[in-house]
Amino acid sequence: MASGMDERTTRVLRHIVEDYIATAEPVGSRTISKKMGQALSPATIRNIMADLEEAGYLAQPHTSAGRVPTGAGFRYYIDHLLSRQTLARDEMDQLHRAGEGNGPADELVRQVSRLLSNLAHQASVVVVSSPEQQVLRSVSLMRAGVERILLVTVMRGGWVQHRLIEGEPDLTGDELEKISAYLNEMAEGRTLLQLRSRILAELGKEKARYDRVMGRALTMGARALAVAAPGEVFIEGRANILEQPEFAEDVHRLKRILRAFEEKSVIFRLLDRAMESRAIQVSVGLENTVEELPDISVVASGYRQGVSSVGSIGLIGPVRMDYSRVIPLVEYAASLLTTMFEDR
Amino acid sequence: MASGMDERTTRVLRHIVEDYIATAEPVGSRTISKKMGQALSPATIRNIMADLEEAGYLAQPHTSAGRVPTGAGFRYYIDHLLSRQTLARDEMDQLHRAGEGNGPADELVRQVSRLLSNLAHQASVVVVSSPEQQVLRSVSLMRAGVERILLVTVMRGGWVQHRLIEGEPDLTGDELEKISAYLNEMAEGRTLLQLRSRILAELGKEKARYDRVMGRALTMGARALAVAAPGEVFIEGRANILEQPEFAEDVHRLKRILRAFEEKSVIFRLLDRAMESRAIQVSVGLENTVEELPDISVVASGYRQGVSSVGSIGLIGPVRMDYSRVIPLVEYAASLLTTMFEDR
DNA sequence: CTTTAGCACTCTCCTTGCCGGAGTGCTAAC
DNA sequence: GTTAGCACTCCGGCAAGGAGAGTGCTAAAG
Repeated sequence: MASGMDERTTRVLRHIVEDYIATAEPVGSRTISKKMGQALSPATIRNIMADLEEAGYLAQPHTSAGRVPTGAGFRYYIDHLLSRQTLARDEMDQLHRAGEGNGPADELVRQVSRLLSNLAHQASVVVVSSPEQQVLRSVSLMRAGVERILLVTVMRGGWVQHRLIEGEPDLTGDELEKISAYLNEMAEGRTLLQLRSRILAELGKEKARYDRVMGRALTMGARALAVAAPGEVFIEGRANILEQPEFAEDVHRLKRILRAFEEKSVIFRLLDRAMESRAIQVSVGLENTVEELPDISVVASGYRQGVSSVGSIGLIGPVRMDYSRVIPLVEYAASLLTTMFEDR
Repeated sequence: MASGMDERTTRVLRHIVEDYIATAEPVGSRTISKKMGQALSPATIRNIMADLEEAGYLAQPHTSAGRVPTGAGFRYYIDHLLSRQTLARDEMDQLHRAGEGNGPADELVRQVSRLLSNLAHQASVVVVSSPEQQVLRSVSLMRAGVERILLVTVMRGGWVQHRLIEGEPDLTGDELEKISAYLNEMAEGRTLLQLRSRILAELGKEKARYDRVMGRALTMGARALAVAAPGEVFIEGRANILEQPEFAEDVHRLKRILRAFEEKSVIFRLLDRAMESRAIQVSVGLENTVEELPDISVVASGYRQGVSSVGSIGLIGPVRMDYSRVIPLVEYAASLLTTMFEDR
């Protein structure tokens, strides 16, 4: 299908998509003819447009309106016609500054996300996957209430997480410290998953039954790690989506998307494809598998901690997005997050 | 001024406010006459309405439209005419269940806030004030990277907080544990503020200079606590504000409020009055001091941990809010948070 | 002196009809 | 294959008109 189009046809498609991205209005043959230096007359363009419509790349809102790219049209544009803009020095600097400050990891990630959102005029989303696969740096048990113990885990990369262990009989401060130290020793350099299976293995051994401290450490560790912690989602720049006329004018769409933003699981489903893959992912309109949001576009890229991918960052907006600008932005932000977590 | 109105006049005002709350439309004399069982004719009502307008409680969008309550009208209604609805058993139960589950404090608070938002059809906000005044339960130092130490503090009430200490020369695991234990001992039962001054006092003493572990503990503690941590803000149910026609129809207002939601400091200013006071606070329209949001209403109440107030929970929405329902809801949610933090 | 019926008036909102503009598809000529 | 010309379609804006809701005022009734 892609090969069925000659260069002239794709050039027309490209101009239509780009004009539509810029104006959000259906684009007519006259406009395109002018844009191409009047090498072709409007009438010719119309013929080409009719072909493109037949091929499914364009649609007409109604007779005698201009053409609008379909999902397939955008897809083709993204895959074959897109020429990326290079980021402005200034934008790169801004992103850097946002990510290189001091502060806890989540705060920095939020700042990067927020800036990305403002630069792109879209809502920005960061997903931090469940850290089961990540390598631990240290763990600590802390008293957090009557019969409540808090297990704090710090990952390589600086991510911090809590798990509450409830209904745990009281321990003296000394005991708790010993248990904590013991667990910490066991944890360092392992992933959460490895730690869990290590604990379960140890629990089976004879010794655990006789050494009280060790026994307690193991059972508490096992309890805390029994259920995988869910990942986290940060959404920044919701207000920016109102910059896009397709949302500002349609309250229903707006409501749908704001509701979706309040459901972690929806956002997860939206971005998880990007997490696995190394390259940037663009899903246009119906391509994402989330039924609640049939008419939005997601541009996202995973970021890594060492070799394992630990999350993804992306933009959510209307299908009509300035991909040539937005794709480099997201890529840069993702690589920034990767480096941020590298040297921690 | 308030005393300048007889009972009949206030009854009319009350009906107008309530009808307007219900319908979001200007209300006419005929409607009110019917509502009052036709004891008074529309013409009489019109006279009363004219008086109320002169007194500043009502306004006309244009000649020959009905009347709309002004900010002052709402104020008077809230102060003198409001009859609270009692909460439905079911709603109370739902809130309880949201708050009584297991899980970390922030997660529970989020759930309560979210439910409150859905019940009230407004956006819900929880402010957790900077925990400087709160009593510590335990602290722990954890390795968080190269020359990075994380100070984790758990407050009575279950609130957890991190502070990153950067550029701290490496320590052995053993040293870190000792320092951590020492700080923990010093911290328990003190507020953050008290801990800080205690540390500073100790630092002055002779002994600190000779005991290496102790010295390190003190300097690290001092560094970590040098700057007060900012409070936190949780906003839930943004999508619910689209339920309100005043926002759904006016993109600019919507954008303003969504932008405000992204600025912690704005939300702080909006809710801090409620934090100090013990009773519920309602600020209508221009009464809040935040210039960015001149036409919204905030219904909020502080919640406490023991005797000290540690934050507030509230609703943000248009001035036209169903106060008789919303005020009891917020009060109940606030008292729920208070009890949630009590027995932790 | 308060209340009310009656009435003229005002303003909004909806419908209708009309026109101009933008854009198309088709046909015939280049 | 390309293009000029033309008839046609559809949208958007604007004006006119009428219905509806509501007011303020006046004068009569209680």
